[in-house]
Amino acid sequence: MFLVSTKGRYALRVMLDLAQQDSEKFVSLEEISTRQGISKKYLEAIINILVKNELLKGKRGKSGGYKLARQPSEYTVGEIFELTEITLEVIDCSDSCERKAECLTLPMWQRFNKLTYDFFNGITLQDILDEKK
Amino acid sequence: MFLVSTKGRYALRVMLDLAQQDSEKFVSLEEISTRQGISKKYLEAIINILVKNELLKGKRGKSGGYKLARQPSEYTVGEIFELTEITLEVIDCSDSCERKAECLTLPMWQRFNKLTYDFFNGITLQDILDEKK
DNA sequence: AATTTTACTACGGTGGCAATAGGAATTTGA
DNA sequence: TCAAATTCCTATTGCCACCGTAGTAAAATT
Repeated sequence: MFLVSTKGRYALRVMLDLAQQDSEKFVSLEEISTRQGISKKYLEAIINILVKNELLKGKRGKSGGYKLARQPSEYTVGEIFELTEITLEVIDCSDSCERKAECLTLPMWQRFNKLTYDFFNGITLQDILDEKK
Repeated sequence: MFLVSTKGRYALRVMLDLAQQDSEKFVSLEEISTRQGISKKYLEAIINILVKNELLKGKRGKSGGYKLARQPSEYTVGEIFELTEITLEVIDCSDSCERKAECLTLPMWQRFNKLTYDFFNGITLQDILDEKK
């Protein structure tokens, strides 16, 4: 199955969207939703996660909206996915697996988990913006 | 979410289990199920996939069972997962995505998909057996 | 011919994802 | 000051794949 769900991909797109706007202004859900072509209500739920975890700042009331809490170079993609996905581990072998000792595949999973972790945590929003330019 | 489901992991374990047995003899479902601690019926469904795709040979009747169709060095882990998972693509961007042209994240997904593909297709059953030894 | 064993079909529970709905709280700005 | 705009919060729904189970048919052995 997919390692990263729609939720995670939408979250990343929101972050990138805001990274491309005026970093001082609050941008409304309505505007992001329209620009990204994502349902308003679903997007709201996703953005709430980002606000609660202080990746975004939210402001209510007229001329309210959302904006980044930091600079684009200070967010990693991995950090965003960690919030929106149950886990980014390909497999979670760390817990109560009784076969851990004799497990032939554990080293492989560990190597791949590290590969994944390093990959996504090694990319910042700024990197993505620069890449396409 | 998990990239590789229980189904895929069980499939890999079955293949490794058989790779450690006498390569000439047919091993019964009962035996594999007991040794691996996996429910007989569920394992059966998984093994059927492997047989249909000719990774395993099945033989019915008394002293029947399953055995590998090739040498352990001739199977890649990726090949096994391809059968048991809907997809190993972290994200499937290739189809009808209308935003493909302006998608900022597409290059990242493509790079990661390749990383995943190369990783799992670069490991054979024999490699795993050798690793632990 | 009886027994063992795989092959096949069908069913049901569970859980997270994806999306929607409605209303409460807050802030602005006229 | 108050109406409009906007986020915040809580619930609910439909769906689908995963995970696992059950029963029967087919085949091979001894």
